Amino acid sequence: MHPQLLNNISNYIKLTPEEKSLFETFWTEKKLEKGDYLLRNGEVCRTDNFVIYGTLKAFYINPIKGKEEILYFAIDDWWATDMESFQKQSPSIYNIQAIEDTKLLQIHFNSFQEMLNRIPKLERFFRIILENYLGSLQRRIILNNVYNAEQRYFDFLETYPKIAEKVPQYLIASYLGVSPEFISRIRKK
Amino acid sequence: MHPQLLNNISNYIKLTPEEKSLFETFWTEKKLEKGDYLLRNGEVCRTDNFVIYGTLKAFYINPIKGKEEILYFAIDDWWATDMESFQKQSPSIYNIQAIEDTKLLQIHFNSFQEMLNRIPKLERFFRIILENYLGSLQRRIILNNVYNAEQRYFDFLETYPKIAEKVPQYLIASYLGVSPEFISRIRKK
DNA sequence: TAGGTTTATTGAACTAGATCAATTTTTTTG
DNA sequence: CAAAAAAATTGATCTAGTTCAATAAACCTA
Repeated sequence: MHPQLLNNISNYIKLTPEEKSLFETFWTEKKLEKGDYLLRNGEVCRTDNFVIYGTLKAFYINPIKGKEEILYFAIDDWWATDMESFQKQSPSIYNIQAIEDTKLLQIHFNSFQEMLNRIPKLERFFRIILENYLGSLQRRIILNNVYNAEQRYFDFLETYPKIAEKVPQYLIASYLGVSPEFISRIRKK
Repeated sequence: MHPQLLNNISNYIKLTPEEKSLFETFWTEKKLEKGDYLLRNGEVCRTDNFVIYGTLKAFYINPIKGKEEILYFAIDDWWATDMESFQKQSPSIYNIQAIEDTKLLQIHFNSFQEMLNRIPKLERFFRIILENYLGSLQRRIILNNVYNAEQRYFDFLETYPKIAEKVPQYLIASYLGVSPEFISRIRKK
């Protein structure tokens, strides 16, 4: 298995060599081509997905205007999973799609449960992941209320420089809840 | 100990009578009067707080305008904790304050860790709590982008009728990222 | 129950950002 | 490398929601 996920985990918890080998048995690699869907609105998110390389977008289809609204991007070392749908095994309200060729590590829901039973230390890791994500969502809600479009755009560039590099401007606009034209005008300055 | 938290937990996991008594030893009750702060921006959130009754607001002070921006409300059976600050024992970026007389169940960070070690089943409960909160934050980000102020206001009334009843309109406006005057105009119709 | 404080309403003027439509630039692909 | 497709820019017009200031209700509290 690609070592990237274990490297990532080792930032938070220490696993024994035995635990590491056991851990690896639960995961499989998967490649997505640009445009491939990992999850569609209405489906249950059956796997937890860790990005080795590539970029994905999670988006919600606005039922009123038919436009897509970006919920988040996932790049190397991030997760591309509807955690709510995965944990409850209930239908997802959004879509996840590769916006460039992407490689993932995947684990199915049942394997995930078994893995946690066999390696209870991992509970801690996954709680930390959830908490980090939660913190970033809270921060985002605050920024959305406090800052105007320009400030949010520059904050995005600072906070996620790698994403800004990879992802087209009009998707960043959608993530920020701003029209692409307005982002263009901000940049003109 | 007030049975409300154990009742709440029993919706998600089953504890033995022994586990329940052990559980109770970790928690203490605390009363807050209207206006009391539970947490101030810059402090570490040292306790996890479950609301037995009352209402609190979590808010961020907008450094530009000096205004407060509501992040969330907590009422009976909810948690009033900066989970990020609590789990990392790092300074919080926001404030939590009682907006009416409130009673809490509290557990300190170290006790929380010990409790999880002694009753590992609880890991599951707290993960579910995190996931639920996460789902509601995601939903909120989507709604903010997709719906206009009027739709968001009516969605709030539907989703959180009990909060809408208890909390003044201008705080709901802030939660929704809208001016209080505009909420008033929406209601006029 | 009056007086103070907090909350809500209303009107008028203003603006951040949206929308629409056309054009240009960049990227992709056969 | 040419043509097509995708992404970005620009200008003109429009509007959802803000701001400010004044007034009116509602609600504490002594």
